[in-house]
Amino acid sequence: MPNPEIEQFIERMGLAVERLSLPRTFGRLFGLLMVADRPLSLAEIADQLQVSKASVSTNARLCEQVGLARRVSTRGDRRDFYDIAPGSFEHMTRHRVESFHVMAGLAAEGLASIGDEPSPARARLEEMLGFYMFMGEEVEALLERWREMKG
Amino acid sequence: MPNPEIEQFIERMGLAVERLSLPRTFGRLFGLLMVADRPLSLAEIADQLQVSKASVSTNARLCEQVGLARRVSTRGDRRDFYDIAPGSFEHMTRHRVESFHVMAGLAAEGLASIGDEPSPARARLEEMLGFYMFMGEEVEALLERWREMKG
DNA sequence: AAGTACGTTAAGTATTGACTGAACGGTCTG
DNA sequence: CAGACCGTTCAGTCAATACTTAACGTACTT
Repeated sequence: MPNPEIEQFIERMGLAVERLSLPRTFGRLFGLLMVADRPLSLAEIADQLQVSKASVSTNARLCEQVGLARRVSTRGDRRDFYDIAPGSFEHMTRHRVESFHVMAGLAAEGLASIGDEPSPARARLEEMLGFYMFMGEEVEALLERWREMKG
Repeated sequence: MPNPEIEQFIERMGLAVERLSLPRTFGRLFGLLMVADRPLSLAEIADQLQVSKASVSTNARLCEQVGLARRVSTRGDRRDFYDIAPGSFEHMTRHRVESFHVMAGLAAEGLASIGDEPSPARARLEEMLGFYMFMGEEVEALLERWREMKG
């Protein structure tokens, strides 16, 4: 980690990811992998990020579970290496799109729980339902378009 | 708050909003206003949500600041009433789109901090930049389309 | 088989952050 | 002017959570 600018990039990534309700170290890990030119071992990551191996272990596994990082292994080496998974951004965004569906489901639930008569509440919930269904579908279409542009 | 289904709707809204790194009470407040057929006073909100007036005051003001709720006043009444602002969902989503710009800016920052030679890191950062620029523009276009559909 | 290297798990700690209770400032009423 | 009402602010409390240290399980090496 010689370059202080890169270090700052990693820190900013940590803060950005923290706003997604994820550990800051998780974001730093992701940032570090982003600017790495080769897969990094767990020990290397712990060293560069100045955190314990336990923390790296937890966050790296989480990172892998959500499809952002990949665990790669090398012949004749017991260590785990990690790098960025292809399409990690789409994956990250796809995950966020799910919240649109959650909101749409919530709106439907709300509609079911109030009376059938026209009311401000009903109108709002209907608009909410329509909006989140629209956004959910359209953003998924966007991701599809992006994938096609790349592939 | 007679209806337990509505109560559950409010709770779910609290949890959903909490994942956006916002106070749970903030989400409950928003949910309550969603199903209210008239503007609610600060005291009413505190009573229905079973939280202190101080908490409602803080969260309601925050809710107003980010454009989700509106403070409405009534002639001859000193109290503050709140209801849902028109276009609150668009506004909420627009705010989330800003994170795309943040990520795009971060990618640009990262590119500036690494060498100019082709490398895996550079390729990833370029893809990141392209992706978030694409998403930022297109999602904004989606919001525009929605607005036109409504207006 | 003992020793070593690696990753995971568990208990303990520290920090962050949201809520409560209480005090305050301001405005209207009697 | 005294008293009540309303909203805000501040200090203190409490809970959630992410990190560290330490112990463990496993597999490879000599």
